[in-house]
Amino acid sequence: VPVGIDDVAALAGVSTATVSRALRGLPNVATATRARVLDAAHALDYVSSPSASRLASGRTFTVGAVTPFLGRWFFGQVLSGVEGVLRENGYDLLLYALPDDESRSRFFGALPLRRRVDAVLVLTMPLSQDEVESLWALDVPIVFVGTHVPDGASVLIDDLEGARRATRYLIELGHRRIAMIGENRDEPIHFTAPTARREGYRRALVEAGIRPDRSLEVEGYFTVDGGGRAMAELLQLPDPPTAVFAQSDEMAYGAVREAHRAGLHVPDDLSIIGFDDHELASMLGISTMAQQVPLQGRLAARLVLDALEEGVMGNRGQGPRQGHVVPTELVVRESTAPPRRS
Amino acid sequence: VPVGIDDVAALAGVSTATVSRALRGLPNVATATRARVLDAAHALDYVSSPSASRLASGRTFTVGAVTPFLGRWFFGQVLSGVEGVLRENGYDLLLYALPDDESRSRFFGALPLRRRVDAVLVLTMPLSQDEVESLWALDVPIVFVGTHVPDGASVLIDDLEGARRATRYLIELGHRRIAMIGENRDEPIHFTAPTARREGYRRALVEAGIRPDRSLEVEGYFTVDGGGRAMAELLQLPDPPTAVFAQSDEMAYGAVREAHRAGLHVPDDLSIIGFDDHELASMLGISTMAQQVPLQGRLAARLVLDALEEGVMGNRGQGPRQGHVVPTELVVRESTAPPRRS
DNA sequence: TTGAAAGCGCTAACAA
DNA sequence: TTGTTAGCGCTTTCAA
Repeated sequence: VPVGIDDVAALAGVSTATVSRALRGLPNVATATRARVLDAAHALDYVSSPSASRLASGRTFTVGAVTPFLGRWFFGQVLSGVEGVLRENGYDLLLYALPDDESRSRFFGALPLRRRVDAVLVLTMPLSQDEVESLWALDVPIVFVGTHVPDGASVLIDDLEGARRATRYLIELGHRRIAMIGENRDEPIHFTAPTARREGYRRALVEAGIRPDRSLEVEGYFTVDGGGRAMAELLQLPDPPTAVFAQSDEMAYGAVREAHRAGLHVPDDLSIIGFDDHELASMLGISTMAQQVPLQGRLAARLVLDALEEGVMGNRGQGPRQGHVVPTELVVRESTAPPRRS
Repeated sequence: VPVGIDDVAALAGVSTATVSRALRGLPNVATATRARVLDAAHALDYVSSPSASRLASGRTFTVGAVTPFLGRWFFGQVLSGVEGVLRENGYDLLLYALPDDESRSRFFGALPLRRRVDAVLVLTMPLSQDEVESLWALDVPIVFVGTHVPDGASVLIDDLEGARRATRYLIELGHRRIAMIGENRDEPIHFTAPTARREGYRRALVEAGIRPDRSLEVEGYFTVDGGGRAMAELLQLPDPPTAVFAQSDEMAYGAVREAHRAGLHVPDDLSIIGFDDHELASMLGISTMAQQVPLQGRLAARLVLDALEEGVMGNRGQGPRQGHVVPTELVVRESTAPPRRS
């Protein structure tokens, strides 16, 4: 027999409404009354029915998180940050993974989030203008992580600056012929990281008086294997690079492996720097631009909670007014060194 | 203005009850009526309120997943399998991460899952008897992944057999002095993998007429660094091993790194085999016993759905009757070879 | 096959 | 500060 709010009221000798108020910590309850109610609730081991209070109040105390993947390092890290903060604050996390076009179009077509969540977190997803519009239409606060959306609040790193510093570090080591492995296809709208990182790379070169060479910018698909293929491509060049900036650590791993296969020694023959500080970067000795991923999740969750609790409505009338830019840090390990004297 | 079930009823010219029946696909609705209702719902872009239907029906169409970590490879992989199957079947996934003792004792103390989920999935968590009991008390189907619980349904791999085959493979290569890196402390109750893997390792040795040597069984804490420290310990031995079975790939990574540091060549001086087929094992060339992780998540989700939909109640009156044993597979890469002639 | 109506267990006016 | 009461938007008897 499940115990309901009325049972608690009866035991505490007060009305249902008072129990409701006392349990939710509303201010207008006498201290003694509140204590009695809490005791009664505890004695009966009472848990309120979320469905009932959601229906009555219209609030779900649930935040939806939309993510392209669940099984990849970055997303798991962000989500663990998100989950911790939400849970501490009494919110549930409702996950929507959209790994393929089908689940994605179903999601944006039906918007199953409607009526289920008080706010939405969008994790590093390239979104079309229509998709963004349909999210706005939910009319709840939205925070974007790793994606810049016009009029939207987001938690980001400074990709351009990070790439620029990574590249500048290679230049300072003495390299002049520096390649980049990244994402070079035409970018999906609002997916800014690869573009920004490429721009940072180019800018660092230009600032050092080096003319960017398009044949040194190759596609790595943000995977280990893609990074390997990209490296192979670079090694075919008549005048191959002495250093490589990879837009992600996983591409850097692939590049290192490919360099070894080709009989090159890293870093003596070839320097490679990555981006992210992926969990195995330290064990593989990969130099990288580190970003704090769980922190980004925590900040995003906080942003959403602030919007919810303070009633702060901003952009498009429905989000927090501003976001965060999380700093990155250069981590030097064993994959980078001055070029060999030639 | 949110559109409700009554709006749909009015437009379709039927009663609320009929709309409810039609939309949920109940059998006792005339085909023509159902079509009209669906059209009306579509025209109005109607979405039913989950809180309302949960309150009225008592079913939440939500499955709770309890996991020690969100940010680690294994759990992300399992969860992505779980999420996909649940989503396809109209269920929500509610996540509870319990990374530390505090969140854990809060969770088992208050059992926030009560009244919020129709079933529970427990991912590879060592549980005390009390904890298991409090889960049973929820009185919903429960499926355990990677953990064997008496009277509980679970999705598992055959850890003993996997470890035995991995070890036997090393023996077949000609090794006789084979170490194990794993978990050797007194085991938390119900956390069977490390114990089973150790048993498999020992059994393979005994079957080959090799007497297990306790000094060759060292603690690796299931982390990269722990694996490295364990390897260092093994290399101190007066008569160090020529091969190592690591209970996880991550420990194998650390072991390989440590071997390199010590100037040893893998596999010529030392063979190392891991367990899991972690995402980077192939890039690092680590031989391993592969397990299919997302599959385990999918199977567990199916088990839960079957219990829910067919009303199958089994163990302790509340779970699916049986589970699955997912096969493992030996994957040979470059970290294993016959021992050097000495 | 359909409709009328009584809840599901809370919250939030409003009144006291 | 507390109590009374009318919903919240569905589902589910029960009757037609």
